[in-house]
Amino acid sequence: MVDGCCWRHETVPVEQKEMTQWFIKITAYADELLQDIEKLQSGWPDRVLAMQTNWIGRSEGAEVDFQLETGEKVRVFTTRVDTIYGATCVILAPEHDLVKQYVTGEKAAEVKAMIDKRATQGPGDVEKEGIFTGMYAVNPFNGARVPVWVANFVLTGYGTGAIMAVPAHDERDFEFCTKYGIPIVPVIRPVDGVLPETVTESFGDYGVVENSGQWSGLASGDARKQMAAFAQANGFGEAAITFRIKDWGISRQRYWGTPIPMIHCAACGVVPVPDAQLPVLLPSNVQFTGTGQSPLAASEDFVNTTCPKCGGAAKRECDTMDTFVDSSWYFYRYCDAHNSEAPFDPKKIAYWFPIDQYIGGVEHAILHLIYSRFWTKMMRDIGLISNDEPAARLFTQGMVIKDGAKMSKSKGNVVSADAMMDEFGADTGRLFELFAAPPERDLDWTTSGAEGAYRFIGRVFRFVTRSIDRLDVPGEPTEADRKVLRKLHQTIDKITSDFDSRWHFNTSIAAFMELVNDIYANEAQMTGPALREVLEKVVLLLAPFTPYVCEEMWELMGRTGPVFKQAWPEFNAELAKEDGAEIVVQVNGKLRSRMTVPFGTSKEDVERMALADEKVAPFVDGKPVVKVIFVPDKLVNLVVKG
RNA sequence: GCCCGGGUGGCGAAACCGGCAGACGCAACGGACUUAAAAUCCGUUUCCGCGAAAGUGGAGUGCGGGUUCAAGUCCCGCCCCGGGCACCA
Repeated sequence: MVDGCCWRHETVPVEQKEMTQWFIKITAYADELLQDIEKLQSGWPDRVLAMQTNWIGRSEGAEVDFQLETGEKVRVFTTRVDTIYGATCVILAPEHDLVKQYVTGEKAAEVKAMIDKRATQGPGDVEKEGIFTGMYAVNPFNGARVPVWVANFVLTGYGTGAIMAVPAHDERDFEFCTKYGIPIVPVIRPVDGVLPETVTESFGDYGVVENSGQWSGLASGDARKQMAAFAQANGFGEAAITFRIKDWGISRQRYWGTPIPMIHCAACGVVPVPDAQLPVLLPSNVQFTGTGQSPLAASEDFVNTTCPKCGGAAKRECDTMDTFVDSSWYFYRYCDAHNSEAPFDPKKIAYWFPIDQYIGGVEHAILHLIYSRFWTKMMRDIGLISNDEPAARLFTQGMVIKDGAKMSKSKGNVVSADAMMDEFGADTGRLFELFAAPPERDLDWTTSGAEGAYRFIGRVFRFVTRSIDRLDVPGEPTEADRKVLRKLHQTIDKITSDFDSRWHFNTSIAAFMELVNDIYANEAQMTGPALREVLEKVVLLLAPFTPYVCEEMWELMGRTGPVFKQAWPEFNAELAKEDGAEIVVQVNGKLRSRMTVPFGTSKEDVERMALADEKVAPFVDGKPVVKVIFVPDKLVNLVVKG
């Protein structure tokens, strides 16, 4: 919605209509969805779990009944029942049943206007507005008679759709009551403060309860528990938990979607389509009218059917399902895609699930990834599967950004894959995207960066092609051979561990570039056998990033493909080992020198060598060494006084 | 407002467990090759001093404090940017 209008049709205003729709009761799983977030802690990104926690939005509080003069009760939900002696009015959501029942005439029109207005307003820019219903309600704790209002900021879908307003201790209630001249009564004082004479702003923190009968003097937290228990004991309320997550409305007035398999019979009511008649298929003879009804409604053959219960004339449900329904379990079907008897064979699911590694954009953090978690639990409860969660690990990749914004057609900052391939080839695109940033982060697309990747591929290719003739020339190993082989094995180790753990391919590629730079520097002194060994491994290491050119190089070197079926290069720790350990010498934590020593050199020896170092001496300069920090094969820090 | 990320050279970034800040690349500049240009190869490039140079001293990871022999990394308090939710009682 944009400015109260459809985001795709900017002159078509959005209307609020009441419709009968199908819902899936995801709220029944709210607690488990929240609890099991703990099981995902090690494998899912924190931010996704944080978003889901917020989305589910569990609030602990109490429900309390206020007595109306009409005889009905208004049930309110509050997280702060300890403030109830400060409640100065009751506020109903405009859609509340009691409003429909008791607010009539001109005021009913005002309420209707309020509902319509809010439907067209975006979040955040709603001015608080209220209408006094003329009714009064009695606070069951202190017997106070307070006015009943309707206000636009009270939501029908949350809690009980009605609140008690405590302006002294809630910012929103304060704003509302100040605007309409409703009294403000403070009942909570700060732990180290007093109740204010006049309230100039709400105090929303926990504190000590005052002017609240038998609960006066209690801490807020204790009062909450005791007062909820008291309400329950006296039959006018109870402790209650409310969730922000709502039931999942799945009805869509669209043709494209899975038909909702229900039949409406005048005699029997709503009757599910029997299993034997599933699946219900979409008709092919439909007209798209744009009238707001499902196109299926106009398809007589589809709509008219017989009731499975009584056999009388009946009509099919014409709404189709939200596509999120299908995406909630498509990955289960992957395990048994040709099964025509059932969604899948549970034995196959038991073998494959849960998914070891799921990958997707962070934009799915809430909807798809909550729905699919819910769907898994639901299928488990009806005995189809036995896993509690769909995916053990989740990886959320970043977006490609260009000129400071997500690539999109409307912004005109799209780099088409075709144009990129024509200019540089697919290998370049892959290499650049992997090199520009770690994959979980957004990456900036720059032409010069892509050119750099292209140049680098050329650099490798040129070296391989011009070396072909030397590969099978025998020779005695040289120092250059040894140095490059060492770098090769260090690189194998680095890239292998990036694949195994963090997927930070940008650092893999950087390490690979260092290796190539070393190969260039040592080219003339290298012998045939070492060149063959190194270049074959180079091609295998690069193949996951730039498969096409690597296939080409692999065959140019006289090997048979495909390159991606070759074994990954083996790491040899012995070959990778440096000749000696480079020790960093610090004086008072500042770098002063470096020395290369044999591995495992003792603290005493290193200390002696450090003190003898000509670059270190001036900074020690006869001052007493009070402490020596030694990290074997790595660092020595001389702490001197003065 | 609440909840997550993030802030490091001219730019993208690296530094994974507290131990050499700036790997690798881009851009820029210089050199080689060339009749010339492109391409390629080699080199320089955080800032401020001193030095003809090789060097060498200091400062430096958003800001202010703290812990530590040692802080981009840990702790406390701020600022800014991005994302999510948003009158959720």
